[in-house]
Amino acid sequence: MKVHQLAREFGEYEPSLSLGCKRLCPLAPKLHHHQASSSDTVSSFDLKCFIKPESDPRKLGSSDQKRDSPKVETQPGGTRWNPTQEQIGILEMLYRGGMRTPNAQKIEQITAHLGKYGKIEGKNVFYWFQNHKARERQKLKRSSLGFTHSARNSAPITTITLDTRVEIMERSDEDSPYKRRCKSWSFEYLEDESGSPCKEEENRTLELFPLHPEGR
Amino acid sequence: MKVHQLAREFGEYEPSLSLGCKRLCPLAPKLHHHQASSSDTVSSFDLKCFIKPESDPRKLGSSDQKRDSPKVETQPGGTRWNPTQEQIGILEMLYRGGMRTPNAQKIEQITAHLGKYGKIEGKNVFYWFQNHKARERQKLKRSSLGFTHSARNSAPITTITLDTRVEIMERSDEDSPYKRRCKSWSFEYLEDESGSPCKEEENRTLELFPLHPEGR
DNA sequence: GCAAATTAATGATTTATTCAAG
DNA sequence: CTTGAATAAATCATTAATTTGC
Repeated sequence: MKVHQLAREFGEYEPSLSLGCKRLCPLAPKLHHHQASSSDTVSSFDLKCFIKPESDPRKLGSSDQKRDSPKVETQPGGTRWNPTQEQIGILEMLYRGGMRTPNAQKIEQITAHLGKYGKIEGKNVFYWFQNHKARERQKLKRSSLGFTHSARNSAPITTITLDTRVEIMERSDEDSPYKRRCKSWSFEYLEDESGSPCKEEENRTLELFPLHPEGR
Repeated sequence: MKVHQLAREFGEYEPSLSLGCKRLCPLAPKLHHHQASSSDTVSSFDLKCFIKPESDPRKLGSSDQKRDSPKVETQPGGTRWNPTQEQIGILEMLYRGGMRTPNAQKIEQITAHLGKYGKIEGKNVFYWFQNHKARERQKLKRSSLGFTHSARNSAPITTITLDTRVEIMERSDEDSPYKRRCKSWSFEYLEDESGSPCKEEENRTLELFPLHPEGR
């Protein structure tokens, strides 16, 4: 086992232990057709897709040797996304329309649309929903403190109808500290690294969000 | 603002889903390897890269046509990553070597290497570190309950020297409830949706991990 | 000896917190 | 102070172990 090599490639973290785990399963390496993938080159991407290390060129003289990367960078003038009114407006509409945790496809679409109004990336959309949801909840909670009684039973069920089709209840989300929602996501890794990536998807079966918090 | 159109395009949240949580009866046969390997390719990419909605190929009557695969398919099971001994071994080494939250570049590298020992994706590596770190901490905490006194001040600074080059302190991570570490991640959204997928990245300047938490 | 039933591990997501740019 | 970004804690949900009845 080329641990050294491995570690060396990873730069730091030089392990060298004998990874002597308890050899429980006599499993022979199941590498089927698998190892053939472009192992060395960083052609794979997954996880949070395109996550990329923060440059943060400022402080910290990075000991990394890859400093040369010219500019490209995240051209948005500054470092963080600065949403425009249109973008916020659309996002809020979507939120009020019931959207909470859009999946990659949706994020892509949204990003594409919002891109017309200003620079934006998928992560911004993702974070926006995350934060907006969390902060709406906070707000709700805070305001409920000075409102000790009911407001529970017949909480405000804001029914919004968009396009004569969508109806969502605003409440029931902020109420329960922990929402029980079925999982609706799952990552998918594009195995093919040659050329045909991003083919086509077939989403389906997501839930919008728990209509009945189910007690608790 | 064209909410309708927008919503329509996004396939908006129809109030129908509810597809109750999977975890129904314990009787559900385990038919492994259902692996929606068919066409679940994703087209979008960003955020959590390759996230894709769960298709839940299981039940749904016998409408499933993929049942034919008599065996193996994607060897390790089906839906979730099932690490091999080698993979775990290497990951543990890296962990013990001090790695905690590898950045995208590192994850890519690690994934590529571990891919030689079995199917694996970047997200698996990412999650592994997340979970491992969290659970090590848990363990630490639990064990410390029956160990009320010190063990704080001069906590065990396990210095590991690997390959005569790396020296890491095991502690300092489990100690502080919240570690203040520089951000090291950032999503990058692949705007291109036509063909050129995962082109190439230009990572740089990452930190491996906070040697000095910088006193918060 | 199996295979269903149960339990233990742990992979995968979601939610809560925290940090810091503007 | 607002809020984008990031991390950690809490949870959910599978998969493998292990147990149990035949």
